[in-house]
Amino acid sequence: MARRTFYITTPIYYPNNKLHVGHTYTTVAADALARYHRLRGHDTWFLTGTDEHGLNVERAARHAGKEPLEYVNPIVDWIKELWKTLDISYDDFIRTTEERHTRVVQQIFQRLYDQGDIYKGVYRGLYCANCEAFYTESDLKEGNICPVHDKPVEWVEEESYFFRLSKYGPALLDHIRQNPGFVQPETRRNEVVRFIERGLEDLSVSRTSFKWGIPVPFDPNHVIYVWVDALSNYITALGYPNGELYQRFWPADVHLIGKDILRFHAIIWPAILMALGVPLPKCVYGHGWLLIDGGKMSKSRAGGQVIDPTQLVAKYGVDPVRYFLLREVPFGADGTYSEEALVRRINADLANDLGNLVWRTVSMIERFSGGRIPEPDAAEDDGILRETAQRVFAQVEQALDGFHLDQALHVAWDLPKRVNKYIDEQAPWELRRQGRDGKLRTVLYNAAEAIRLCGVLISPFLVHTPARLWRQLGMEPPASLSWDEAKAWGQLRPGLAVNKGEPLFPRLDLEEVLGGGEAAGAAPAEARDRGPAAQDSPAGAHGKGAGVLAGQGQPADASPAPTDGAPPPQAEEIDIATFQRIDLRVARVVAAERIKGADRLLKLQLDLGYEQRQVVAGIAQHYQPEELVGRQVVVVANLKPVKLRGELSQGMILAATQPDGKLAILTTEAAIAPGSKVR
RNA sequence: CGCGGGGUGGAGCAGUCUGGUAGCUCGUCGGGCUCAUAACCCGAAGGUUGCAGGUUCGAAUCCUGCCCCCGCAACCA
Repeated sequence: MARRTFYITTPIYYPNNKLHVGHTYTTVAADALARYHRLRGHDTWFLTGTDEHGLNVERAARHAGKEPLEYVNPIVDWIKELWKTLDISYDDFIRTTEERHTRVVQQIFQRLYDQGDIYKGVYRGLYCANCEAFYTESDLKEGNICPVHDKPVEWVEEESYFFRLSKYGPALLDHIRQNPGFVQPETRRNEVVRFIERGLEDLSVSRTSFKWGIPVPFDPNHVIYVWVDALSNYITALGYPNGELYQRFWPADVHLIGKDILRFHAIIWPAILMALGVPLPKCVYGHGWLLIDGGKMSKSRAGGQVIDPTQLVAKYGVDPVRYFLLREVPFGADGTYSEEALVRRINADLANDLGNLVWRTVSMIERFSGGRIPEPDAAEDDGILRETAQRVFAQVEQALDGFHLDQALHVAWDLPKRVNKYIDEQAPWELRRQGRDGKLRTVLYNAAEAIRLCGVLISPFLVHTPARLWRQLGMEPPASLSWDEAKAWGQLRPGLAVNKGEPLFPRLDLEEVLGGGEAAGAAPAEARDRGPAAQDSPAGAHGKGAGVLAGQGQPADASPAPTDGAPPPQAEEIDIATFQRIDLRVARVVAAERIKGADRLLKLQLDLGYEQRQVVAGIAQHYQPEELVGRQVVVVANLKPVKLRGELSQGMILAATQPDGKLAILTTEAAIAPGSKVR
């Protein structure tokens, strides 16, 4: 009988910026699952990689004065390095620029075209030259008027290839209904179903507006857009259509993704596969996000920890960071990240429950058993720990089979907790005093053996700890570990000499670690950045799709520190003449009101001295209309007027924004006449 | 009436489908123990389960209405 296989993937990440905890979260989770299945003896394949095409890379490269590939290479190296520090055990790393990928993507595109699932279409009449953008009819005002410029849009035709996504809606719904496990967790499935039920539109799958991509084989003016390009990595990496790996591992057991890219994986990708006649992956699991705590405490204590995974690991170590990521947040739901929570986790679970358990047990073996694992006496054994271990293993397996990583760790900890309790109940020091040698030996052996099993239990999650733990018990860590064999009770050999060494995890002083004062050199703004930022769906050609596979739209820093490969956080240099073309004026707010139906917009009446005008500003979430009246603002006076939510806006007021979204308008230091020029 | 999710002791969550003593982790307080990393063990305090109705012998759980929060979509010139 063939061995059970397990194929797991992460999204492929977009290397136009560096990765952060969010990407790390996805990848560490995938790694834990992969490790678990390997331990179970399953034939396992774990794929990750990078999505390297698209306008964003093209631009960033141009900005850096490099060829796209030349630009991307060091970033990819950095990503691989990051996975190495986190001990990510991927089996393959695919880059969409590799020939094994591009060639097959072209074949796929060609085939879909040949069979009529991709057709050449055109955008018509919906182009506004001023916006440089296409509109759908529903976007336009009556009479095909551009909603922005209030001018008729042009009937421009631009060709693009389309994938018949609409055709696959019913089949997708059917599939989801018959395979409830296909989209998980359940709330994500609801989302997808509702979305499909509203009807799918055909999908534009090529671009002519940039060049950095895989050419459409039969029409080199077009480049294959991200959908077909990036999503296909999951099969091209296996050597689709005939590769041995493909035969062996497809369909994937799970595509692990962040919830932001759910639709692409739960709708577009399956539709493409259906069109190809390829079986669908068994599960698309959209986990939640790690949100960054808004940071009340950050001012006083946490000063400014940076959520750069590399730094986190440097400070706390790989295993604690991995443990925290997997344990803290219910997998699937959103959770909050804070360094304080991390430290608490490390202390409570790793240092206290587990580390201290090993330490106290080894100490007792040293003192009460001459430093050697004692021989148990079967007659004295109540079997409690053995039973607990057996139960825990079963529950951990169950949790992991359902991808509930946090629960798996939660129940796993029942074992060390029970051993701690057992020691207190049995009180070996008391047994010693009473001279009950047989019982003492049995209790110590049971504790040690249960600890050995703890090492097995945590092996999917923590990479370095199991071996350290076993060494303390005097064992030589097995070269290759089999979960099913190792979980049987009673394998610890009596007579082994324990090695006390160092505690597994030192207890951290919360104040000291976090407070420490100023968190020197850290970037406070980044730390408090909150919520999913824009990283993954940049505008532009890779457009809605850019980070399509980028994993989660985690709090990327909106103001990235300059890094070697990445462009500096500045716009291009201009001369003074260019600057002077911008007419900045002081204005006084005469009136302000909300705009109905818009969450962010305020309609302001401004006194510019020489005239009054109306400006619409996106600051409704930061200012009440009343509090603005009478205040001085700085306005771009010669900006082309536009309509927003039907309201005319003749200019723009200046405001500064912070990465966490906090916003403050610019004003003048002293009262100055409205209309005064700002230079 | 745009789509989806959520409101449960101080914090974070489970329980809701399949009504029946409200559970877990952390924190707090008290006690125990001394093998241990001020750790571990035991116990306690603390909840009108967002609000208002309804169904029922009985509602966190089912129904109706409302309020609030978070994502997505639209709107940030």
